[in-house]
Amino acid sequence: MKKPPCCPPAEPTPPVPTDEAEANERLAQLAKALGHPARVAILRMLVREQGCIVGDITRELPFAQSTVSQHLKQLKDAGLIRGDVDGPRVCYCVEPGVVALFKALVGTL
Amino acid sequence: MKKPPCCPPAEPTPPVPTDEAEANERLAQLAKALGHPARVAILRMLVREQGCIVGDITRELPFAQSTVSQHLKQLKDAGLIRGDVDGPRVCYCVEPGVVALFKALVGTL
DNA sequence: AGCGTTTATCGTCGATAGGCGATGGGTGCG
DNA sequence: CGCACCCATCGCCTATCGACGATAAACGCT
Repeated sequence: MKKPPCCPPAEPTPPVPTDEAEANERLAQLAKALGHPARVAILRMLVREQGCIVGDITRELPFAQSTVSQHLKQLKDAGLIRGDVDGPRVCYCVEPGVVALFKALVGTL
Repeated sequence: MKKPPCCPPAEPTPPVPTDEAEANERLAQLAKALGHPARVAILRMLVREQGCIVGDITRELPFAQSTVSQHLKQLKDAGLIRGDVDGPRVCYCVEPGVVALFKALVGTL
């Protein structure tokens, strides 16, 4: 049985910045991270299943492994996902709080 | 009194695409358009006031007029805003339906 | 120790983004 | 008609993106 010990400790939702310029900055950063169809697809996949091995994601997408890895890096840099090492593999999963923050920021438009 | 005849004929909200790949594509396109703080600021400004002259926007932002014009073009290409000519000026305003579509798409994450 | 598997990183390449100043086309006014 | 104003576009430059193959690092297993 290969249940990766990945997602459990969910972080709390970060607060929406009070300063408008700061909010714009954060919103732009998150929006940019989702500014590519492959990254949207990856995020959706991580939400649907919870926690995915890179290999599984690569098999779902029409891109090379290295390309997928770079998209994952961008999502991780934006804080939208997290990657936990599970032996030789890495289990990626959504950071629900940050997704919620994104939705909240979009809601302020 | 300088009331530009800009925003009145609001377009209806486009439907959320049923095909997931198509939805991802559209969401990525809209997210990319908002993937820069200046563009977020512009959109917010157009929502706050309704309808803005390019000159006013340029005065608000720390960028050259040509740079602002390019950001406006990207927002327009994504469908988020519209630009109506008002004599020598151009009045930009929000396309509320598309903003609503964006919110709806983000809501599906 | 060595091997296969898995993933991240590197190097490269063309394309795109993002900034600016300068130019040019409309428009209204004198 | 000419002038001033407003804006879009062009050309240029640098930096980043997006894709790939190749390589390297970490791990489990035998």
